[in-house]
Amino acid sequence: MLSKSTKYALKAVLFLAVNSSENSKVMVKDIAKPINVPQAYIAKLLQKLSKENIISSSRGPKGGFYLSEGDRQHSVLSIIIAIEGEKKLTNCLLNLKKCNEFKPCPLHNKISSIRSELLQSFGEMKIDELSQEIKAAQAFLPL
Amino acid sequence: MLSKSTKYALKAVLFLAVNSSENSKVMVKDIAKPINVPQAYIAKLLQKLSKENIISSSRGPKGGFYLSEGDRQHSVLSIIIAIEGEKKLTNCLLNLKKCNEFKPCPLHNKISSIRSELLQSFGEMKIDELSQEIKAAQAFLPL
DNA sequence: GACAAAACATGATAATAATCATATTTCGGA
DNA sequence: TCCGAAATATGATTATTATCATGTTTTGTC
Repeated sequence: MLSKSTKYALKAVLFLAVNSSENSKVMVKDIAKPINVPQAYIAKLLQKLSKENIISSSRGPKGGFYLSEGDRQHSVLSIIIAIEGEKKLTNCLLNLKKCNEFKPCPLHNKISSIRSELLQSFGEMKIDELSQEIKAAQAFLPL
Repeated sequence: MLSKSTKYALKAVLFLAVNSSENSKVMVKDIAKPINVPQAYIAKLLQKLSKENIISSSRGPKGGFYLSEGDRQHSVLSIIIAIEGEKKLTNCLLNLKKCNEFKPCPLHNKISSIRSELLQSFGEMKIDELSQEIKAAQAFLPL
């Protein structure tokens, strides 16, 4: 459903949401281990997220990755899109290029409403909100 | 969302639903071209579907693939599962092995209802029904 | 029963996604 | 202003998925 990279990225961002701030940055190696993702790989993903302004970073000593207040307002959807692009989420279930609302493939109508619900739901999930839930121990981030 | 293989398989089955019957079987090469999928590849997928009893086949001259009446009662879900396995559809959005209802990851609750709606929807879509819609030109299967 | 037409089976290659490795740039602190 | 700690950039390797190729078995027809 979501690619491995996207899942990694989401875990990393949630980890940062809970464990970082403007004046308490976290280095890659201190992110990789707790979320159980290969360090070099998550490093690449973090750089991508940083370039897309989903997360913040600073170089040099005392540097690292963190979420600014603004970053915390991003949605899960924006992370998914940053990593795997918009098309994966929205193109036809059967990969029919000509499938659309007016000339739908057989699956189109049946799932289009559910799909847009799902997308909307991803769009409404803000990082900030999710991290609150983790902090309140209503949600968990193990392994 | 769905793998390429799954999309190919779905197209092929729908094609058979519309263009085959017990006494009018279709050879791989006559399936591959209209649904625009590499012949050798769809051949492999068809064999798998046949082995899983999603579609029917017979060898030798006058042989080919087709859907029996029983085959037509299968759901889209059963095809997805036959090709990519059950786990892909049901495991945690973040790949957390320990994520479950009682100790949910932050995304779990938010999408679990939508996800089960989607699965249910896939489960309710019967091949027969979809092919009716194609025949009635309420749905289309181009490219 | 021999032949040829089809699915079936198996393995090889190519493309893409995931993982690893290393060199370069930036920046705080002595 | 120089050193080292960090992100950044780039490329190489591995694993997985998709694609291609070729040989084997079954079965209808003559």
